[in-house]
Amino acid sequence: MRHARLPASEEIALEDVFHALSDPFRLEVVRRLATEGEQSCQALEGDRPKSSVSHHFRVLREAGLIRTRNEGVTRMNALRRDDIEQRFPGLLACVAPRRDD
Amino acid sequence: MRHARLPASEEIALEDVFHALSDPFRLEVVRRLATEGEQSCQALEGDRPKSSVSHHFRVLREAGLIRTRNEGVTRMNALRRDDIEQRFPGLLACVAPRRDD
DNA sequence: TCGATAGTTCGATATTTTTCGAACTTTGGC
DNA sequence: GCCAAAGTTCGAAAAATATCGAACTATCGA
Repeated sequence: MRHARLPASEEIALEDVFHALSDPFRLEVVRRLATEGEQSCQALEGDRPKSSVSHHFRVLREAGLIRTRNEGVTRMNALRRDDIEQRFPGLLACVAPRRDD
Repeated sequence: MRHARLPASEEIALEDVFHALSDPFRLEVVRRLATEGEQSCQALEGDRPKSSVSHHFRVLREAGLIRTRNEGVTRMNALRRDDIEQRFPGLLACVAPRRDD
């Protein structure tokens, strides 16, 4: 499987982050990753077809907001909390509550 | 002149703010309003036609990011710094340097 | 090796945004 | 009242995004 482009922390662009978060579904995904931690795609799909869900996860990935790893047959998505915080301190706090962990 | 819709502080929606800031021209406008204070539209237009500039200012206004007042024949645009800070603390700090004033 | 599961990719269509000229509005000055 | 300056609005065309089915890929288990 070809791997999606994942920008390094210092390559994350504010415009891209804002664009990614301007969609209600994607904003909700980020919030849930923030509160609930790593999730599979289907755990967060809200009865959308998978191609649509996959598209939104890709936008989040390419903007630098999430990282995806394989775990068996599923793909687990995690918020790149530290990378985002380092690049744009305070941004995540505006968006998503801190996870209690 | 009919006045554009200006959301109250508590009506400002994060999605709208993110959408407004996802355009490079609008992000730059917000940064300049933040550093240089109130500006006319034409002071910030970068050789774009005025209808295009006007469109972008409208998006910023409707998202709740700026406020516009008449001053003679020009319209002065100001960042709604306090309203945004109250609604989404820390957001502006990610975007725009604080104005020294 | 054969299914089944979880996503991804492709392609086509629909929706949303952006762009820009032309006409219009408002205000100030002569 | 008339003109100029600064924006706004309208409408149409171009560009970017979103949506969704169908075909494809990768991994696990039997």
